[in-house]
Amino acid sequence: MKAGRQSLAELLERNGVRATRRRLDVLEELAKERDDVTAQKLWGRLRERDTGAGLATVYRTLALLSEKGLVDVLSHHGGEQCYRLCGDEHHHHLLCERCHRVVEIQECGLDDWVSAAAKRHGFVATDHRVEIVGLCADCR
Amino acid sequence: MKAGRQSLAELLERNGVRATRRRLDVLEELAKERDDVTAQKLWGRLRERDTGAGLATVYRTLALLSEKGLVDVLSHHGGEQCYRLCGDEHHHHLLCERCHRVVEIQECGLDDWVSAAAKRHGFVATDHRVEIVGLCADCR
DNA sequence: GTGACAACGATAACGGTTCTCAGTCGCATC
DNA sequence: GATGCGACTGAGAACCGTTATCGTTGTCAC
Repeated sequence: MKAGRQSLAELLERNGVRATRRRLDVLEELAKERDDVTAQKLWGRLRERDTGAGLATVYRTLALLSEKGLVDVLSHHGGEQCYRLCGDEHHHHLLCERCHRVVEIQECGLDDWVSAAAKRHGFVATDHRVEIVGLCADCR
Repeated sequence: MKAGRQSLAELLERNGVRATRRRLDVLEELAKERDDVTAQKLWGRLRERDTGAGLATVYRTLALLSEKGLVDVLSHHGGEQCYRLCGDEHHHHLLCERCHRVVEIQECGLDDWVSAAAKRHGFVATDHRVEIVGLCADCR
């Protein structure tokens, strides 16, 4: 998880994004977060570190990263969006209702269930999202 | 689906909510919607009908109804919340990416999968949400 | 070094939602 | 029906997360 600045830069380049200093700052800060963060919080952290990153840049960078599929955007706080660095394969989320910890579930295996459920209502499924809410090992 | 005002009033009372004129207006308008609506749109409809409902009341009523589990709150439009009158049993949503139609899936049957997935990461699942995105019969 | 263009920071603008407060309604009681 | 009281409501201001604007700065090819 302690991805060096170099490898983060490569990650960006690989996705056709210019690896500027600001983008690396944002990405690096994001990589430090175990859970999801709001744009505002992330900006706060960057200010603490005396990174002169502007709020607009944080939003721009997050939008760019999510467009490239490098970050997940979750909106369970009602209105406020949360961002999280994620793997780029299909996955779901497990989230702790007490401490708000977020864990990725890589194994899906729901494709059959999904397409069957969709078919039953005349739909053709193209994607699906699953969110499991519960208590993590530390909180239960 | 054409629930009469009387039965809507009973629905409210049954949930410990006073059935005022305004709340019935909102609920009635919500019952007419096939899909999910934003609070703003709903307010617009109510104004067209010359119902003098204020925007604040629409928000208050929607918050109340969602708290009582009578409406689902979906937030897939990024920031803007969508409301939808729903059955009060556990269910999931199927949504059309073209026309934004929303259909409830009553049959879940994922409980085993959910608790297994949660257990694998040390979690205990208390709830889960599934959203299937695809194309409905009319759009595909 | 120079030019072209992408990225950036500060801040204003925007838009959905919530708060405030004075007025009104619903209902129990007489 | 009149009265009283607390819950509810409407109008609009305030709030706050996000996006747009614009002048400046950084990046890269030449």
